[in-house]
Amino acid sequence: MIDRLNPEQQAAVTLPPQHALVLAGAGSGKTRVLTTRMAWLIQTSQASPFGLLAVTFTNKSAREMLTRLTSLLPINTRGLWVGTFHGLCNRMLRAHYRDAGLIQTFQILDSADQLASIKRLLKGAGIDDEKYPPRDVQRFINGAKEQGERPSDIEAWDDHRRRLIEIYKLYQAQCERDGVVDFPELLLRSYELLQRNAPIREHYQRRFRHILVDEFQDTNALQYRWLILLSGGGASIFAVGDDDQSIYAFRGADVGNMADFQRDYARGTVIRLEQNYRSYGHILDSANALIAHNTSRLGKNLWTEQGAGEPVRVAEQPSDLLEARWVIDEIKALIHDGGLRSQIAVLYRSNAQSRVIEHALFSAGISYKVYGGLRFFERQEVKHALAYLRLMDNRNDDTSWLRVVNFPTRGIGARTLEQLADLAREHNISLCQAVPLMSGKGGGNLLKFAALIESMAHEAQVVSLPELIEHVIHHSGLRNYYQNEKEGAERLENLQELVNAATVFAAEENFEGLPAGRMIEQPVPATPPEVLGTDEPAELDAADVPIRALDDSGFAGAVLEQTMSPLAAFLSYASLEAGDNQAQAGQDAVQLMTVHAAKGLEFDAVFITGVEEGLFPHENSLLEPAGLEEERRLMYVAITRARERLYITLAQSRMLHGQTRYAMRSRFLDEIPQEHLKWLTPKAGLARDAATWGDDTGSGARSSAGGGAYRRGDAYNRPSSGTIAPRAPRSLTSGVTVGDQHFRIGQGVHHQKFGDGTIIGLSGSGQDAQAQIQFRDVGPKTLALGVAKLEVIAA
DNA sequence: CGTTTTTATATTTTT
DNA sequence: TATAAAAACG
Repeated sequence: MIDRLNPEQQAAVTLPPQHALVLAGAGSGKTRVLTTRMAWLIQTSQASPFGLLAVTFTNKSAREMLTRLTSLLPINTRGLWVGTFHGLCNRMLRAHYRDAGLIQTFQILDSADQLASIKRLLKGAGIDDEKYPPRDVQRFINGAKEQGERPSDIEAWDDHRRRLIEIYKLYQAQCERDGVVDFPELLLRSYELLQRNAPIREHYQRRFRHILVDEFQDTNALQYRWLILLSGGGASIFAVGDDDQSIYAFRGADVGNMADFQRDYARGTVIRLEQNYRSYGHILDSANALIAHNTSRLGKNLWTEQGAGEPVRVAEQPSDLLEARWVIDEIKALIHDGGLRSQIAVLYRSNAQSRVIEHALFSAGISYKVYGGLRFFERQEVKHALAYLRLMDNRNDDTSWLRVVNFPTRGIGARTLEQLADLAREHNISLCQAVPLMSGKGGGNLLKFAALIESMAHEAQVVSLPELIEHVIHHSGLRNYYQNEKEGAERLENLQELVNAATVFAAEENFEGLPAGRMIEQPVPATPPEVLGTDEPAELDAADVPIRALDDSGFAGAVLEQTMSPLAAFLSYASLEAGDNQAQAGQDAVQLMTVHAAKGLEFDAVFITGVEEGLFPHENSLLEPAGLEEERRLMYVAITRARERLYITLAQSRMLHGQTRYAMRSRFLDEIPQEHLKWLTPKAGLARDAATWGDDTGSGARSSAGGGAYRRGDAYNRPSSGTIAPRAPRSLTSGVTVGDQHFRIGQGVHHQKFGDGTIIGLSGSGQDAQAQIQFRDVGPKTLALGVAKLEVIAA
């Protein structure tokens, strides 16, 4: 099992039981190490499968972990504590719902539901949503929860903040009354449960001897504390991560957790996995050189045994349109040379960039798949159906109730609902409970709706889950509604798909592979039979609690699947796993996605597009120094996705928000040593006069291309693919003239208030012209040249 | 109540 | 530009 690993990987896998930090570089086999360690711990009898807890961020990586684990050891993964932070916390809260102060049928609000809930709250409390935009309130609440903070923990420096805290309090009360829990609440509740309830805490602390964490650099403050608390009984934490790939600070991830963990827990036990099995030398060295510009790294340098490979190909085009066409021409050539479409990825910093590329691909008739966008359980028709289902279990879920009370329309209007909301607030009850108190004209329809829900709930008691969904879709009127809609066909299909999903789900849930407590299907060779997870695992030490005891220990429902109704389980599943992003047809399609979405993936050929100042790094990130470093890590992630061939492209002008913007090439390109780059177009700004096409590095010879899909011939030494315009547009080289002043990129300027700065971008023309200016003291600003009084100075 | 018009807003995103 | 949400209208 471990003999195919390199020495560092082996060392990590076979580490004695103690806290350890594994710094795993891109493509260094991190998932492999993680899963092999789990298998090794089990096989060498150091742990029972029940003694392991493995946590990830996405369902996808949790699934992959299980898949790989079962390929190493033939065990039944059912009941294993391997999953996402949210999934595991949900499991824990379901098992101990009473101790956690929740109702048994509590439901999960996704981000959209949460926002709706906040909007409703603000409206009801008469809070000005101009001054307290729902989105900001949501960010505030989730930010606080991710820091582990309740309203009473937050300092109120000013009135605005005091008010936010007040809203947080009200929101929490509303959730409580509705019987719902939002995403960060799952974690915080679970944390507080463990913290406050000693028997439960000690139980889990005894149970989990080994805690394994994937993508550790993405953990937030609360997740970190949850892990530390859970390990308090002497368990060891095996944390795998890469600080250079930390790209989620904007949603609360704190890379600092890695350094803290190293200092406070892992001490000397830090293992670096630096051998990269993915990319050729030029690609890897480019990434290394780039990321070296970041300060405060834990330090790491990737290397490879594969050859240097080909240099990174760089192309600068006059416009985003031509950039897209150029990329498509290269893709055509790659495909012509035998490349697989699905092994080609086009990456971009922001989603808005995809349309031009999509258009070009479409025109060229190349099949492609765009990642990101609406997922199955987020579609409105599916959410409608789910809302009805949620009401079966919990009539007080106002968010769900409001979503469907008048959908399809049944004559319940805004003013009726307002009256009802007033009543509900007055008595501090849910909307559903307020219905009987309503008198007047709207009341009749409300009663009919209430009766409909009751009759569905009755049905829920006697039929299977798929049958219930079928029933709900029919009797709610959803089916009829979409049948009469002209664009409703696809939505009907999705509703049918929901029934199918439930059928599959119910089948999987009901598959009782083996009796609880007996997890291993076949004996594993060379392992004593008694550790194979028989009813009372023999290897558990006296302090541990055999899994069997769980059921008798007073903790309700230790085995989730057996205590949750199929409906509740399905609803949890729908909330926690929003499903795949729509899978466009075409088995072999070019992959389009943001750099963020590409993390963890790899491709033979990668195009990084829009590598321009202001876009990548994004201008919004330049406000703070930490922002630039995160952008650089993002670029690092992008580069290290490529196995054999990497392209970096940029456009001098780009349509953005309806107007053309001009930009310089990204600083990141200048941070990569030129020896790794091969400019396929002239490098504007340097070689403007002596523009040389193609190889100014004179390096056809360096393209050793030691094997792979693009061996045959080298179509790329052709200087152009036909669409390259040799001159930059006038406005770029000549700049913009406003009044008697002339501005160009790179020009130094002085502003009375902001001080000295340099123009880093220009857009528009004449009196509408705007300039992005990087000021020395106050950072970047966008100024209207017709308005701002700027002095032109030497740069 | 459902439709049309206006207006705001535009990194990155999983759970 | 283009999209979604809010406001105004019939």
